[in-house]
Amino acid sequence: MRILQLHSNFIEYKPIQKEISAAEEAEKKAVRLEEIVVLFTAVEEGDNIGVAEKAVEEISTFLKKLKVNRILIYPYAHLSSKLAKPSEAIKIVKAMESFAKVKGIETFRAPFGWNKQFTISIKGHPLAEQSRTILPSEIKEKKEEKISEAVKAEEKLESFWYILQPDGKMVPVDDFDFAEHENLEKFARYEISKVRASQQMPPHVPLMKRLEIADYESGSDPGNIRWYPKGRLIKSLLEQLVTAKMIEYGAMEVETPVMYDFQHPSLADYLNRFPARQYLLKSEDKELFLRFAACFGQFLMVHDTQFSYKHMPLRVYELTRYSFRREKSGEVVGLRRLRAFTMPDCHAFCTDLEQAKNEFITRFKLCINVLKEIGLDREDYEVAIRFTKDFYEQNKDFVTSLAEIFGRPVLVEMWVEKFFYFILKWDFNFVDNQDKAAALSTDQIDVENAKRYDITYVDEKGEKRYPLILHCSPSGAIERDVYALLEKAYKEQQKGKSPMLPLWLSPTQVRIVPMSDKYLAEVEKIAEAIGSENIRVDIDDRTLTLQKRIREAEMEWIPYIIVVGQKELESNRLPVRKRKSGKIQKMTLEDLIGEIRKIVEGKPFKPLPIPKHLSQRPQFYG
RNA sequence: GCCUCGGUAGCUCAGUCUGGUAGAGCAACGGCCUUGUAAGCCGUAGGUCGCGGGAUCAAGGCCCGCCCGAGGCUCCA
Repeated sequence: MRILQLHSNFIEYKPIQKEISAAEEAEKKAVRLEEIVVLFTAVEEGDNIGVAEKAVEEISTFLKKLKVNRILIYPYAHLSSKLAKPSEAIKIVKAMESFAKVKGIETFRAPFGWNKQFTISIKGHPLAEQSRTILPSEIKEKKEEKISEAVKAEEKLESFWYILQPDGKMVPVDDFDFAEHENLEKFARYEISKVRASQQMPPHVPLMKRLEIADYESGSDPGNIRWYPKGRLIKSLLEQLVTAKMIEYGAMEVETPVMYDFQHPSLADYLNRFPARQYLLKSEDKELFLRFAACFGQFLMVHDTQFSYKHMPLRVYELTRYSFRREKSGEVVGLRRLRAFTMPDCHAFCTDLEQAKNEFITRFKLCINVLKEIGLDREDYEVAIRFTKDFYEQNKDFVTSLAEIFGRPVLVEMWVEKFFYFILKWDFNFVDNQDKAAALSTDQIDVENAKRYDITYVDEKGEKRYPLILHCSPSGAIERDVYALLEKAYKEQQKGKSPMLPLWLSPTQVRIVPMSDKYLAEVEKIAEAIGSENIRVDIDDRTLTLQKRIREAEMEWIPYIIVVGQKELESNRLPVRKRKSGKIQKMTLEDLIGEIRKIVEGKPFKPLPIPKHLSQRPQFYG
């Protein structure tokens, strides 16, 4: 930072015209200030808040010598040839202003980004004219991080916690009897006191590796995951299911860019209201960030969209592959918390609070259904509802109706003030084997962003109005759904049951094990018959013992295993080893196909993405 | 991000304390076995001991820095 510091009798300046698009708003009016120290200031590349503070510190010492306590911060680019970006410079200039005010200095500031004309009269004493250069200190620069205002605000956030019962009674968490709500207690403790018992690795991590679903990729950044064919299949099916449900609900699927310009005015402002850390990207002279949700793209799109109350609620949906959040390294674990993840994100633009509330209920039910279809029942997760005190007091019945629909007590977090851009949100939380909670589905009522992005609709009277925006992820991150399914399977195993994935997600649904290669040709025909019914079937044609092949099929969590030998070919009845019951049941081929078709009815299907014959199959892990 | 622990064959791990020739099981590959519902037998091959630097005659082991993972702290819109 370079400052030309002039002790003046007076300065008179007048903004003439905006020089850059990022310029501040200002009146084209002459300003005259007397007996003042004028600071012509150029913010240079690499300057940060620390520099602003240091500058004010130095100036303040100097002001005392001069016995003056008035300054004018006058943005003046011509002092440096390596200027900071305007958006950065304006922040630092503003920071200087507030630091100075805090120090009790009477502070004025000329608008940033304007051509200004000025007249100045400088005192003649030896200290009247000074030039100073302030550089960022090395250590501070390294530690300095782009943390949004929301992240900082959150640190100061004060919450009050309750349990809301389906009958509408709200009990402070400490007074609630958790006897029959063990998971809710774990979730509440996790949210509030952050106590956790676990000493073990998250069980889904060895599982995701051993089942050849996914693995860490050390060649990338932490939290960027590698998906093997079976994992890709599972993830892809989940993506298809969620998308199908959203289209059925009436959402319009779109696709938007993964990276955005840091300088864009709406975006920069929004970044500061969203508590997430970003990946930054430099491309030529542009600074970009990777999206952490679909909000940006959808809002920019809807900003340019013509719509009226007749089209509302207007529902826009995108499956973001990926969304990026640079979570703190200590937080990134397995598939629970990633830095790059696939998130379905659906916004509904609503005319007023009444419509928003109706839509909110529709989506609440929709999300319960989406999780159920995925394989997560109501018993598998806990609900949190979070709101401002004002909202609750004006909408008690509405809030209660959510708990009523869910049918079990829910955790409530109440804020005295609005810290975020929303007034109400809920989230469904999976409690895992380490007693840690992870949010899946969520929805919120946003009261700020329509204005920020200048999104308007036309009402009955033909007037432009700002809609309310609902932000919903119907399933939460897809990776997190896989995490929840694996953790759920592990829980089942702890209870003595055979762990498994839902049938529609099992990579191999039916495995046929021929007694020996004599029966291969016949087995191919059976596999053909099953496969033609959109059932994923494979054949263990390896020359291993039968027992070994059964064991491996069981370890792969295959739902149906059929051994075929002489007897089967003669009898026409297949001994089907069912994982779910743990029993071998004799069935005809038609019965087996019928049973599977019934269980997976209405679910997406994709063929097996690996060789049908196990002898042809590579091993990705272990 | 901080503290603690860990990283040795594709996988799971021993060896590190006390420096002195790189180990096992599983998997892979070759062969035998042609099997009746959760591990058949024999053999072969497989290693920059996470990466970089240092002290030492000598480092997987000791010291320093970094990367990756786990637990805790913090955080989780």
